[in-house]
Amino acid sequence: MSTGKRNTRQKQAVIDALNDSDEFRSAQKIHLDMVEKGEKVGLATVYRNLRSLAQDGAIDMLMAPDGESLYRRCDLDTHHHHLVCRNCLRSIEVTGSEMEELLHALVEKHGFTEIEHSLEIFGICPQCQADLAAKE
Amino acid sequence: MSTGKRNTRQKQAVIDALNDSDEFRSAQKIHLDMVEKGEKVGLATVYRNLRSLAQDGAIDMLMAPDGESLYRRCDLDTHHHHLVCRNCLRSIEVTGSEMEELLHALVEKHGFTEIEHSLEIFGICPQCQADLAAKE
DNA sequence: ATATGTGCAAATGCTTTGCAACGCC
DNA sequence: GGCGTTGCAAAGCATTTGCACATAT
Repeated sequence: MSTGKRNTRQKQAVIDALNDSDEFRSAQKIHLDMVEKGEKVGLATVYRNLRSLAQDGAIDMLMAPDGESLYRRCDLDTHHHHLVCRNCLRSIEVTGSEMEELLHALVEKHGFTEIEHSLEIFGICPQCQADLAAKE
Repeated sequence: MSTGKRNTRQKQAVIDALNDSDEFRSAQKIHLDMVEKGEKVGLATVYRNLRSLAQDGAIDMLMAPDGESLYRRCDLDTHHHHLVCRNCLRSIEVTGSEMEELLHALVEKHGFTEIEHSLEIFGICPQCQADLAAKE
């Protein structure tokens, strides 16, 4: 009863896989994890289910800097910096520090709809800094 | 003297093309605009130059929801919502409203490096809402 | 029974790369 | 002249799609 109309083994397996981890993972990684867990699911099916789950807002999805889509269970809204029209790509600059509070008012003021905010910070965590340094 | 070591006609053409607009554009769109303007440049060259310019921080680059890279002249830093390691994809949640001011402190606290923040809001602008409605 | 979901493989679309030709410095 | 840069076409990747088959309800 989450996304599609029917409950299939594959769909449940995708949901289960999402519940197996708190981290953002790519569709490919999730599929790989499922296969390694013994699930028999097609990659396309994983893509299709993740897509519809994300569309339903049932799971979080964000875009990695390299353009890969990453998925994770749960959902929380956020914000961004540029106000960009998804259709024409024209953008309106958002100043900065007052953004959090003004986000809603701003969006309303500009009359944008179908807002999609996602604020992520990408960087290298301490653990990886060490790991990467060790490999040098 | 911006990115590479040599000043070529093509490299300058890409920079000029970027200065022709304030909007975020995909590499393909920028290349198309250049060709229509009469420039003779290969698509790969446009990709290569945009890439290195972005890497040098000479231009802004952001990822569209569909995974396309968008470029624009100038640069301004911003922020996000999830603190995600670019290497292992592990993430740390950022609460929300106090983010702006706490971003710097937070990043420092978690010891992340090579931070890349980009906060954009995607939606449909009023103009496009009208256009799209008219097409129905 | 029948519409929906799945699997596979082919197709897409953006981006990168190999390599020879080219042209700054 | 030498090395960075370009062009073109081929390769790469993540993701989507067409279509026949399987299956929830």
